Amino acid sequence: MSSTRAEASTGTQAVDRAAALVETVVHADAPLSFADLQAASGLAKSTTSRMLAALERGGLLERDAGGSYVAGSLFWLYAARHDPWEELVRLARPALERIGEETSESVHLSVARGDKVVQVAQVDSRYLLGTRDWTEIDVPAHTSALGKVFYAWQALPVPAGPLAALTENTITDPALLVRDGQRARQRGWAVTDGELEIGLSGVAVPVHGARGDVVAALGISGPTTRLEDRLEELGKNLSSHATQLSTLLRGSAPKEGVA
Amino acid sequence: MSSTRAEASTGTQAVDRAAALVETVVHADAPLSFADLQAASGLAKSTTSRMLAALERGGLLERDAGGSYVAGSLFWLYAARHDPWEELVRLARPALERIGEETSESVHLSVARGDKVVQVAQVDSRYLLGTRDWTEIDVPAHTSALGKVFYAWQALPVPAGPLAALTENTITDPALLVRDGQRARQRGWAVTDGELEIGLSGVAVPVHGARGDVVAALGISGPTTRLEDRLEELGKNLSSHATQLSTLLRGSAPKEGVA
DNA sequence: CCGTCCTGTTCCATGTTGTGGAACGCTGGT
DNA sequence: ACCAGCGTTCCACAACATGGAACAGGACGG
Repeated sequence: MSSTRAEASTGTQAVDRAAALVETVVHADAPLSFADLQAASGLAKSTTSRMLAALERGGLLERDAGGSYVAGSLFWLYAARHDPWEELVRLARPALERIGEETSESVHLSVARGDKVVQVAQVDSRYLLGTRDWTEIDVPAHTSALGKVFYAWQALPVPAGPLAALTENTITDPALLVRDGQRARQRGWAVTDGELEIGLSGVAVPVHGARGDVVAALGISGPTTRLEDRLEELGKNLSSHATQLSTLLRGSAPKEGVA
Repeated sequence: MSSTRAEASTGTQAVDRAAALVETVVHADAPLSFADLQAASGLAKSTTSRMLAALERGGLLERDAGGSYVAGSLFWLYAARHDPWEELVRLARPALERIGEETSESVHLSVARGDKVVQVAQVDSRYLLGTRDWTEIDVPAHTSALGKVFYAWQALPVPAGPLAALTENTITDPALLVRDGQRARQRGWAVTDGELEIGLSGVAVPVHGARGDVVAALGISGPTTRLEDRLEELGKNLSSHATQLSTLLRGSAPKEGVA
């Protein structure tokens, strides 16, 4: 009856249903009541009850103080052992590569760590002349499009004092940086033009996490001569990929496995 | 046959077995082959195969390039959404509170983040005179017992250049810091005495993660006058709690739920 | 204070669904 | 080409999960 996914193979509905329950709980990162889960699964109360009990026993689910279900100890054990960016990168990698193919330029993924901006993944340009790998290299946030994203979307506070000038184009006045951020938000993407290195341009957009907060920035960089006339195209391209990534972070569950 | 846990209730063996498979995979954070899992579970090949397929479908498991099983998308989704320290703190909180009750002093939990040491949780002293909340406050690592733990157990490299002197007691020579660390390792705990602030002492021990690496430091701080004669007692107390915490991190799976 | 409603758990007969042995593909080794 | 793992699919059997109904706790509300 009902509908669910109709994916079932044979001889596995118990496990399939159980997995669906766990998936429901993990997706909704808020605690879910028994009733919620019962409704969401469409199973009989008795079945739901037995399954939840089994899942709890197995450490996949857990009950909070109010008796609602949340992800169990296996999940936090996993989380405690693994770097969260590792997961982000994993989720994002395919997107980065597609963008790389579409634009032929270097693609970057950055996160805010404390009050700094750190690159966590990069796909290299196809051109000989391109941005080199700067994963884990410290670049002042106000000089790269990636960094500006965090300022523009207020994931990082704009520094108070005057900022270091790396080139004649670098924005050193915090007030101007704020204005720059406002424009970026309106446009949907942040840009940089020779503010880090003369001749180096970049475009970047925010990646929103499950709760709408900015968790990362996705960007492209390359020689100004190749980018300056394509900023809009690139920005839109990045935006669409970022949206998909956000959806992934929100929902996960790759529709199809590998080929 | 076999043995497993004999925990089963009724009408849930499929889910129980499936959960056991997931648990096995998550605990061994290395990829496990089909054969490993089949052996570990003691199930028939066919059953194992069907279950693994179902779990994979449900996003609880996933196959790496070599076809071995690793934790699935639900796990990394969870990890990507949750701060790993959140989990660490969650696991550690009860221990911190117990130590606080036993010693009446301020208790701290720190982790190494990049090359810095950050406090992630604290329980306040019961005395009026005590260490105030320094969660997220930057304290030079070489001046606190917490920080010294990371140097001593080589979770962080000892800086090369001379170190900032905050008081007349501060160790500024890296070589001396290394020697200090060696003593700490032999003893089992690191101490600081007026090296951060005159009159402020601290004791701290490492918390080992699943693979034996130092993931955090657990420490006590307070006025030297109250601590100096109890260093050994405090160090031993901390050690025993840290060991328990390590076990938690290694195994997880709280034997009993709540009361 | 007792009834009522809503929670979730336990019981039980039913037959659907999971089970494991064996047969079957696949891949890689020699 | 043949053989030796390795994993999936097939199949008849019955064990196990299933869901309706009865049951046990609370939480309200009159």
